[in-house]
Amino acid sequence: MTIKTEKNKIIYEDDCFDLSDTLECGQVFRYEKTASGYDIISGNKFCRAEICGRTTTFITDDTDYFIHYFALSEDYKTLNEKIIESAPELTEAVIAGRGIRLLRQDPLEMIISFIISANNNIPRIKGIISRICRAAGDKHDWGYAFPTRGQLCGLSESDLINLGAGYRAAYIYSAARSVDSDFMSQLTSADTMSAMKLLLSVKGVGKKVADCILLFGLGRGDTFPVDTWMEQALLSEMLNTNAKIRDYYIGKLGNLAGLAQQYIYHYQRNIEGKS
DNA sequence: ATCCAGGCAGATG
DNA sequence: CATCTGCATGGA
Repeated sequence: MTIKTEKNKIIYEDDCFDLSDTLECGQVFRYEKTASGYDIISGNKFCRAEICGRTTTFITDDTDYFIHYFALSEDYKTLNEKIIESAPELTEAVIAGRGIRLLRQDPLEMIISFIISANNNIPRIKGIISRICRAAGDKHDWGYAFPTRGQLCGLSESDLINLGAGYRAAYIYSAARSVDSDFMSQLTSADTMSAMKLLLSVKGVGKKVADCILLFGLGRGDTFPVDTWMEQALLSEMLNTNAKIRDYYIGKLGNLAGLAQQYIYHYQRNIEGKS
């Protein structure tokens, strides 16, 4: 692993880092492919990434933010070895997805984004989020920031319907009003179990969406979102419900379960059944 | 046209 | 507690 930080630039290379796999595995919705890499927005931060061979160059005003966001200082090689040690049956999936990083995203952005994700497809999820940002977020020269809670509360339910949110408009409207600063501070300080219960009190947030928020927005590795892809990959005679799948892998992998889940998801979507 | 997409809420056995 | 149904929208 090599990392060089300049004023507005991070030059990075690691065997266990692949920006494309990291962005395209369903954990993040605010990115666009460019000719030479990707443009990424997180909260009110922007980053342009250029990929050249194994080296990725990030150009941004806030290098510290994106070093943390992409977990560039973390030793994923060791994490991956630990997963394989605890769950050898996942070896192939880990190797195939070893470039994926769990992004450290903003909790509010994750709550709203994954409410929208329910019974939806990724291109449309991206579109709805993008239009919400355009309608309510701060304008910058690179585009629109994700709205603050206050800005979200400025959108009426019919505004949200007009932005294409469909029946989720009511959930977003309600959720924006639920997640006040008191809620958010409880959420970030609670243990994973209690945080899950808090999230389930938000309209439009069920177990799967809550797991995604915990994993992608609150850095909780001891979660295991089970969606339709995971069902395809893991349902069996013994693990015949989503809850059993979830408990089995969290029990086996602890706070590495969430990362393993990303590898399985990636493998199921991109590798299994192809080539 | 019909089905599906990183499920959820509400109602019913 | 487990299972069933309706759901906005747009692309395949």
